[in-house]
Amino acid sequence: MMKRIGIKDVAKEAGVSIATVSYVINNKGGQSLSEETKERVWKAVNKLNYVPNLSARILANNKSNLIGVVIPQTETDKEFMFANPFYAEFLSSLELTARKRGYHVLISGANADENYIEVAKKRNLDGIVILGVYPKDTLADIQNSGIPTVIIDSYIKSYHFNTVGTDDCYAGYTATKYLLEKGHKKIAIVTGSTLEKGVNQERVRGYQDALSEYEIPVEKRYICTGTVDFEYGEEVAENIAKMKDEITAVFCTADIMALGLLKGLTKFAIRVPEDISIMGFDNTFISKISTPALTTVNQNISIKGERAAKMIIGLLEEQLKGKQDYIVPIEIVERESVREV
Amino acid sequence: MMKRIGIKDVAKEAGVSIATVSYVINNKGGQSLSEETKERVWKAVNKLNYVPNLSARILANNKSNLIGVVIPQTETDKEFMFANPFYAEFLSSLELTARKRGYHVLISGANADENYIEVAKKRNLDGIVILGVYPKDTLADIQNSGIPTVIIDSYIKSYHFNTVGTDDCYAGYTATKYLLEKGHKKIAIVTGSTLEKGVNQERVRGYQDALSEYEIPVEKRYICTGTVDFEYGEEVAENIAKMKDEITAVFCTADIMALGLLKGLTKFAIRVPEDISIMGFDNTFISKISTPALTTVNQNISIKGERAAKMIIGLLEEQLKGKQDYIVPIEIVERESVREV
DNA sequence: TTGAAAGCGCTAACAG
DNA sequence: CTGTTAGCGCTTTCAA
Repeated sequence: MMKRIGIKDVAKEAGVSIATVSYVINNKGGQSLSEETKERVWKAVNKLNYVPNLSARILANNKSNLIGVVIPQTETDKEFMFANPFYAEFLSSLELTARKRGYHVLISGANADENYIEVAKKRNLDGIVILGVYPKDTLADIQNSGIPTVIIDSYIKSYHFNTVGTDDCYAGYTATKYLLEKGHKKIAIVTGSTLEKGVNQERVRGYQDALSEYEIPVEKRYICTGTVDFEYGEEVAENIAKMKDEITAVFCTADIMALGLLKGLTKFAIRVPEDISIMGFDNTFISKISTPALTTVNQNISIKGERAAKMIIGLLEEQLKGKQDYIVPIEIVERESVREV
Repeated sequence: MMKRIGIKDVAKEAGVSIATVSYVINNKGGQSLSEETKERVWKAVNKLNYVPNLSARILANNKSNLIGVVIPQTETDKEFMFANPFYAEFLSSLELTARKRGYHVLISGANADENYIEVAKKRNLDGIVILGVYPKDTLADIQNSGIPTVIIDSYIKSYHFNTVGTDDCYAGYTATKYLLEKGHKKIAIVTGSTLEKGVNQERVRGYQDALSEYEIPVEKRYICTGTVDFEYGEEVAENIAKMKDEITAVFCTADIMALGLLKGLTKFAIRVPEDISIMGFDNTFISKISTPALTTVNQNISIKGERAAKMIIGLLEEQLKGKQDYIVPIEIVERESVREV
């Protein structure tokens, strides 16, 4: 392992000053260099296999080309919720977009007790992308840090944060309407906590809107609320089973719950979609691999990741002023879990 | 957004020199400080809300506390294979372990055409964790860089790389033996390419070993080889269906293929496990959420991530010499897809 | 068109 | 026990 070679070595090799090397490497508009010098420098760079040391660069420029992504943890000191395919897909797409534009991605689970701003400052993060919901003051801290931030899928009211998200109310409406159009009249909904303003609440609103549009009364007992996970879906099957003679379809506001329900229903010998139709939400890959495959609403997670990256980079490079928001379009993807009645 | 405060400000506030501030902050063994000074400095740190600038620290120390994780991409310029739950789970666990020890994690898809070493040098990565298989010279480059590296689940022969992995041969043996003990005699195997030395080849070897132990001849046509994905599992169902009167079980060397098979078999009205038993491999969360839930071999991905982090950090902090290898234990997890015959 | 030199914020000899 | 100071590798102003 030889000594790390630096700009100085390149300068020596090329017979120019280090300043000159820096100029040609960065090729800033302002500088004029002779073709000959440029060539000599590049030759030296390649010969020596020079790679700039970003830490030094960051120090001098106060620009890190690093984007931090904050991913929620279920509990302090637990692994973050990467297992959730949503995050994986989102991150994957974000990273690719960022890398193509010359940025790297620093991931971090968000320990409730550790404030992320510290990480952000330490690492000179240029921008931050935030997934999940956090206490108000955490967000206030982030806002105060002055680091450009985009938050994903959040309904917090703020004039300062840029956002990318889904119109969940519309999505819920669309999903429900789809079922309605397939001839379903009695439709249950299985969802997560709707206490706080958030995606679940919005999706339920959309569900209600669609029903109203069809002049179907919203039955309270058709609304099942629990935690957004497989287990709850499995558990709620019992309720659904009890109502199996009235309802013909259920809209789950997350694919993972839909899969749980699918499994739970087998215990009651209820077939999907023959006896009951199930509609999911997310279109993560698990909806493809289930049997029957899930008809679901595609929230275009990849696009979300891409837009998040582009938005943050736009914020950084184009000095865009003013709040930006982007709503990713949704669409129904038809597979096998819904039938026409 | 006020001016970023630095060590100098803290020094002024505390009425000491910047060196002193550095000493108390880093609290190195060698330095002796008076209690009073320490306290004054900390007070100033808190008052000013000082956060050290790691870029400067890295520059001075040549130590970044950053671990790079290289994740394979399916194709150049495509998103990396994060969608694969294996990576998500692994990374999640690695990140948590690293963070607890004061390291951050930089993820990067590995663009075949971009050499990762450049990223590693640029960012002064302290260590590298590599997932997936890469061309020999990529690995040679990494080795030459002198950066401590651990590679995951690789059977490349090298006296230089540290590894964490699974004893896939033993795992394949164990899985097959489990089926044998359940009374299955004719067992097919569905696996990925076994051309190169790799996990699939090893798992198949284990399968053969188990069969031999039971003095059951290995039937060539029971070995189905394809790509490790859902689609292949679905596709291979046709072959399996043809053999449905001879075989009673099939061992899939990845859960995702098992799920594909599960789905494919429904077309032929073959029930699992009533007609055919299916055994998976991986125990990623998808094996839990399928219907029927998959009996599979748990390769303890979380532990793998944790060990990878610990190994790399050990390498960094304890100057451990010599190659290290760690084999993560495996175990069968019994669920619903295998029945006794 | 190029180069000298002053930082960027921090660490670690070395001196006191 | 504490402070002075010389770097770490790079950028950029200013001068030549």
